[in-house]
Amino acid sequence: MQEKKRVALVDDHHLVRAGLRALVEDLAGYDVVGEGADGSEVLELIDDVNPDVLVTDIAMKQVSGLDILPEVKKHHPGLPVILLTMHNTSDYLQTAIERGANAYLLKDSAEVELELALKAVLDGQIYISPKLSEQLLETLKHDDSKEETSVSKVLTPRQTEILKMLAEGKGTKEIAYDLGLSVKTIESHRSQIMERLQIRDLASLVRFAIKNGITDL
Amino acid sequence: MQEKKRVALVDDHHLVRAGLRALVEDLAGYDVVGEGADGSEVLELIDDVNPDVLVTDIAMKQVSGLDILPEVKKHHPGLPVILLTMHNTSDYLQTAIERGANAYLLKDSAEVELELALKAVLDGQIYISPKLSEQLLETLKHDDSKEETSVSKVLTPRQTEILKMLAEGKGTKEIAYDLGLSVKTIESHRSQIMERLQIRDLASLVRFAIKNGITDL
DNA sequence: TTTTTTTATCAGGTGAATCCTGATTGAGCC
DNA sequence: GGCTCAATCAGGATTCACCTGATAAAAAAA
Repeated sequence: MQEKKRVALVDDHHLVRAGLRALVEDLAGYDVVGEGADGSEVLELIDDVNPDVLVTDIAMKQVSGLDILPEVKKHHPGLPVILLTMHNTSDYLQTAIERGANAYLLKDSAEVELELALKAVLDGQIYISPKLSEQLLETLKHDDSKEETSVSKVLTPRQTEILKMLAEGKGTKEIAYDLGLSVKTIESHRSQIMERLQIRDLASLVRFAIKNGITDL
Repeated sequence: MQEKKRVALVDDHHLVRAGLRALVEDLAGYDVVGEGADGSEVLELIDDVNPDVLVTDIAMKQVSGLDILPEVKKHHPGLPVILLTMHNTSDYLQTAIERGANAYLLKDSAEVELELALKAVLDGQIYISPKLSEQLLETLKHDDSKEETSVSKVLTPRQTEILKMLAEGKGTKEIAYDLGLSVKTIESHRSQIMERLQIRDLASLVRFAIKNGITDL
């Protein structure tokens, strides 16, 4: 008989976690070898139990599943990660995929979906809840058109770069130093940016940058 | 052998429900005889499967567990109801008890708590998560109403007011005029604000204000 | 009640940032 | 070859932010 696959579970609700554990262990070919209650314990957990796949909730009180995803992938690039989400939105789906998630499941998916997801990621594939993949396509469409219009169409690459730095709190002097340019050049760009965006104050500039995903909150 | 107790489960997240089912069926003496995805199906479900105990989530999209509780109790006064909640607050606890709930569990309770709760309610007792009962007492003790955590604790009302204006893009001069104060006063407040928040640049100040709901995006 | 701390107000001076008005270079386009 | 635009920079005027104070009133502590 084939060796059972080792599954690690992370969810901050103990009861939910125990439920998932019972569920997984009822499947043929899987063993739950470790559990965690928070994103902060995940790396340790992985080192401890050496799982074949990690199943983690996204919304957790301390450190979310999304937050630790890059860390996990950094230390264990080959370890498949299945993300679970409460919400029926693809808000974090794109981020999740970018960060290397191998599956993205709704918590109200059918059990069979969990099994499919496990199978898929262990085969090196990516599994996404059908309900969500539809939404993802919509989002991508939307985003494309949005990106074209709001930022890239209006600002040059250099300006976008400098806007980002400004919104991150850097001063013209610091930016000049970072880019190896004159302060005057940065001031010029800054003025150009504000002119084009019809913005007169830094605060609005910061808000613009956040809204348009140039920097995050 | 004693007859197994019949359990009905209601939770709108299929995977969670399936997990709970697996969990309950791993316990000795219990069978899950029915499941529902929403509060609106509960009465029908009870009539169909005639359970000995009902386990239901509180937060559900359509009809919450709290909402159907009175209906259930009206038609089946003797049927014990165990409520599950995501949140670690006793917000609805009082309401739940008033409406006749027999147990109130956190979803991150230990498995053993579920078993204890099942046993308790079938014995005609009431079970409440220890974590919650503590909180309930606390809440009743000093009902200091609101959370004065993030902003109000750190900044004075005046400072908060000025922070808001700064984050909205107003300059010190404009704020001074609006408030009928000296520019120097505003500058002083501004410095104080930054000192207290350990922030050195306007951009971070704007982000702080947005994060803390002082101004919006 | 008296003392201390906090809040709210303001000033002067210095240095830094911003604004305005320019200029130059190179790339791409008709 | 002109034309536009992106990217780079300067000088000078102005404004702004920051530092070091100060004072009075309110609130909290003693």
